[in-house]
Amino acid sequence: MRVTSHDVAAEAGVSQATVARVFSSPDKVALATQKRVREAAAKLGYVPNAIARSLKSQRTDIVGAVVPAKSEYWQDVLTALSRRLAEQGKQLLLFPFADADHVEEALDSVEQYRLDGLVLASSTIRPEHLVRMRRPGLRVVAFNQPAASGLLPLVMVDNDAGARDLAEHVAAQGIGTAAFVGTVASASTDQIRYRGAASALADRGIACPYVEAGGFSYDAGYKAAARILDGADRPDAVMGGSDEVALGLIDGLRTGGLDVPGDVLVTGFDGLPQASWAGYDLTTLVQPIDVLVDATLAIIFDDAWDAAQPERIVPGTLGEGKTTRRGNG
Amino acid sequence: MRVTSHDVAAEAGVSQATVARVFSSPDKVALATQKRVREAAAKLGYVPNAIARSLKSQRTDIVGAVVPAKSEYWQDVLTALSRRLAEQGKQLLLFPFADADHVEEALDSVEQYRLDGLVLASSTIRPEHLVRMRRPGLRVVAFNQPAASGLLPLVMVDNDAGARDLAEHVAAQGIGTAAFVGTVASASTDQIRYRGAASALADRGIACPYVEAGGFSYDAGYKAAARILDGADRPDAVMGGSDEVALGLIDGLRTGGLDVPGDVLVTGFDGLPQASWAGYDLTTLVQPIDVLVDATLAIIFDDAWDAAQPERIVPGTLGEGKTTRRGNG
DNA sequence: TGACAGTTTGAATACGTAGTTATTATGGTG
DNA sequence: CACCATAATAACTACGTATTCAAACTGTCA
Repeated sequence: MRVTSHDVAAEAGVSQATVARVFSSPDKVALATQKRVREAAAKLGYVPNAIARSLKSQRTDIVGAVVPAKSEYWQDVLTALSRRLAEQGKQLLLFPFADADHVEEALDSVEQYRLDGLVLASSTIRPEHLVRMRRPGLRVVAFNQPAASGLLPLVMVDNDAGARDLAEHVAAQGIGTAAFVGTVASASTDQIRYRGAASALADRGIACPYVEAGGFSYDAGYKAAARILDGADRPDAVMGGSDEVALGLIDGLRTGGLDVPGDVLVTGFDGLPQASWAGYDLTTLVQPIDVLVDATLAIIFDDAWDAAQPERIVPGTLGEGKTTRRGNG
Repeated sequence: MRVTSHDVAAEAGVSQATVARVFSSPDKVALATQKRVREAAAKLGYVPNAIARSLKSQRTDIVGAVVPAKSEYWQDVLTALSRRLAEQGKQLLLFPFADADHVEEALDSVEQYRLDGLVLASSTIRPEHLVRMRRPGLRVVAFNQPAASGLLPLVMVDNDAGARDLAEHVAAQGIGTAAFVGTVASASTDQIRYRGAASALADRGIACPYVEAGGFSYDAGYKAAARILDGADRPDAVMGGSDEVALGLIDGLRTGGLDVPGDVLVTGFDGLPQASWAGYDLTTLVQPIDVLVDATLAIIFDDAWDAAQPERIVPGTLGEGKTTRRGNG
């Protein structure tokens, strides 16, 4: 019982082609005809069929995103992405995956839809999967995924510089020892962030062992705090591999009887909304998500796509909260 | 340069129809033929075109969701929804809207795509917009949106019972006065939750004025806390209209020098992950999101859809945290 | 061998739109 | 009034698939 352009054409006494033109290139239709067609369309409740249009035009106006199902950070990114797409009359199709082992399934369904573009997120997607997505006709961009460098067009925050900034800021507070609590050691972002932080601290003679939280979540951070507390020599500062982990760390350390920042300084990475909640006010590296998203879409919708593999590395900003403010507890 | 079923057919020396059958109803193709076709497909890198399939089959395998762009609660719902859909080989298409005024735009684009189903979220969508979505061929379900009752199939948590449970729990701690800090007064969930809470408290002789936070966010709650602090008589308990608002309230009250729960008890509503973070450990009504999502999809994919307008009201669970535990501050 | 049921395959078509080409209407000019 | 340029519309086709219908092939049994 669907209404098609043919029905509207019959109702308005014109051809189907004219109806199509009214909705796609109205400037080519006489004003009087246009009015008649629009009235007929309104009367019948006609709405153009995007599926059919896509088949004909070879454009879906849909961008896909392959992202981890559970992650505060990625939800923020998706929000920004979908909003920006909506402004351009495009939509976002989600391909969430539960864990790294299920990425392949997500990618399988991606190929079926003829997307205008695809945003590949998560640092846990393996290189062989990345390469597989290099298919003619599909515009893929890796988002915040250092491992994709050289394999795919890439947009990411400057993880190395950000980690160094944080480390230097912490060092400037006058600490003697530090620790870096990463998310998952195999994640490429994790490695870069740790190396950046450790190297900057080493320059100042501060050792910074690596501790793996084993996940990207608050819980992982919370549990990692216990290990820090149990350790022989408690660090003066703990750098979290992500905000979510850092927030868990803070609560874990506080539960263990420590004062943050009185006893231990804590930093995060990402700039989540929750990080600036008054209960935490976490010092973190704020990612300019809107800038990253814009850069991503700019690459996808660039007329001169081709084999070029641009890499856009965007600087983050140090967001100084009270978790690194010594003294005023 | 796309590979079609015709190309595969030529390569394998069969007809296009046979190729199509191999990928949609393999049991109707001889095993030997199937093998030949699959090898040809693999060689050419053929992937069926979902757009063309949709046009023919009148099914997109895509479910849409119209949701507010910024909201912790809805992000949780979307996560659950997309995960469940993915399990069924279906996808989620996002139609986020920035604020209530932009709902109409989102709905416009919804109609273009011939979705298998549509989840209408947010209690701020106005009735006239809801009714507009009742179109033949589109299966719409309102999610946690009391105002849709009688207009659309509806799935929601039992807001009234939940609010009463929370109120009774708080009253049982022995309070003299209370206040309800709602999100946006015009939101239908807000109204029901307030009435439920106020009525349960009234039964015990406890007055409960309504305070509007003016938003659904942490910030709105944080700012509302200031108004509570400025008020003449400070309530013994504050009930937040949502977890996000409640978390803001807690931090706002604490910033104002009060102890939660020592001086003021606080409750939320929703059961966000953040609510159980150790830093807050908020007493709240936990919505069984998986149950709600399952119920929603069950309605959408029910073979006997039709004019029936089922309403599924699912009970929530009282999640008792330390924000209502007096004494052990 | 020939008829028959069952299985497997191919040709043709429809899904709803957009663009291409052909045709008709319009308007201005000599 | 004939003529041409231009605007407006119509007829037709392609996009890539799934399905219907008919044809061809298989093996069985009288």
